[in-house]
Amino acid sequence: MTAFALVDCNAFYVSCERVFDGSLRNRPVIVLSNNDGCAIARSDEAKALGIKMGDPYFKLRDIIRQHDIRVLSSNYPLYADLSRRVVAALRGLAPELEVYSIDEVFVQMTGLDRVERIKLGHDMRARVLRWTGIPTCVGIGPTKTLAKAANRAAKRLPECAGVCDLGDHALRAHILAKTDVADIWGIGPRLSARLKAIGIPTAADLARMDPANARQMMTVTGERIVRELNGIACLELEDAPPARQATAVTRSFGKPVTSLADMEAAVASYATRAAEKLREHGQAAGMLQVFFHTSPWAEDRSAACSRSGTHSFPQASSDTLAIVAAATTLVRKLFRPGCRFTKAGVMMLDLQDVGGGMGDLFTAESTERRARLMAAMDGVNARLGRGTLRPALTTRLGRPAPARHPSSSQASWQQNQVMLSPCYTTRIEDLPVVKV
DNA sequence: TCTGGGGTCCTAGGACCC
DNA sequence: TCTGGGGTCCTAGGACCC
Repeated sequence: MTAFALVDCNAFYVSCERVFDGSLRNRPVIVLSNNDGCAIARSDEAKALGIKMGDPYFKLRDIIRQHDIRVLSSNYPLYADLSRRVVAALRGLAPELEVYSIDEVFVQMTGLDRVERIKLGHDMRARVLRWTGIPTCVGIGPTKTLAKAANRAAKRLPECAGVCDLGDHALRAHILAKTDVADIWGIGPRLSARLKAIGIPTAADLARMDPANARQMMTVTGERIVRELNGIACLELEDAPPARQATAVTRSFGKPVTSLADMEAAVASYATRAAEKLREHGQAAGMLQVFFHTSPWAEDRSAACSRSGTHSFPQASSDTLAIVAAATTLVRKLFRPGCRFTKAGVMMLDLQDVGGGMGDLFTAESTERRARLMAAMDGVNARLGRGTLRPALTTRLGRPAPARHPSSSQASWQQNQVMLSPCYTTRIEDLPVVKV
């Protein structure tokens, strides 16, 4: 019989901020998405006030003032660093694990009996809390889908003390009967609405669905969910994550972009970051896609504009200069004056591993020189901060473009991050100071 | 006025081939 | 008048995840 545990950090981003700022404890706190757009992490106190995942910030202004809610911009370098520390804390207790997301880890528990599983669950919670200050809950079940459901129960039921094991059939039936079908892993808003319409409102009802019907309605992924809810494992622990198939850098603008020059500058900066990400993963891209569009929320749909285009590289590339050149060429081709663009992105597709480095015979020398240039750029930027060295934009004549922004950090398209906390663990000047 | 970013998988349908 | 069948590849779109 298989068994999996899911260790999930409680309100992860809020918990990360609380580790370093004690004034955030025991009070409502929310963390906003990029561009300070909407709430993506809420403390228990904020959840109790009715703030939902994804609520737009501008609609929360009143409730924030009324209840003195603390609001923070998201600080990904901090969260990524604490996430690594959480995994390191778990690894000693549970060597077979899968890092599923920034705040979730699946752990292999096959072979342990119920008492051993629950003890390991409590040990993992205690160690992560002691080593990192991050509170977690542990859900355990014979399949990943049931471990997910168990985790949800562990978070909600005080009698679980943070650990819930759904190996027991009676307990499982009881919990699933009380679980909304929309709260099952893999059932989103669309599918849950359709399921409820045909008389399947709870997870227990979904578990009783005929797998063939589930497949017809929800493709093979739906059939898998039904089987997993019945304790038949269809998903394995993926301890070695497969190579990425695509990587993207996309951003909403701080203010709408209406000029070609601003769009070029924004897309060039995303392309620069995308190329860095490729090199970090030892990959090169065969194709690049650039897109930008106006606000999907605007009332006047006649002003809507969405543009995208692709460029194929003759040889897969992770070269910043080549990628920025291709991206800005696409921008010039796709741009439409008169539109208020609110978001743009660069996607790297058709990715290939370049670890072995199979250079083509005739360009080997120049690609080798380019690779050394990229390595030097990455080294400087790692030491002195992202964006210290970046390509200058050129005009169509190939000359450097005149500087338009006195300081690039002032560009209007750049994102709002008004309430950013310090990078306590990843920037030397942001280290907390202890006074004794 | 103001609504994130970065991924995955699955399927249908069209283009193309022999 | 009557005009096949089966395979692959690619893309777009839809759904989901955190």
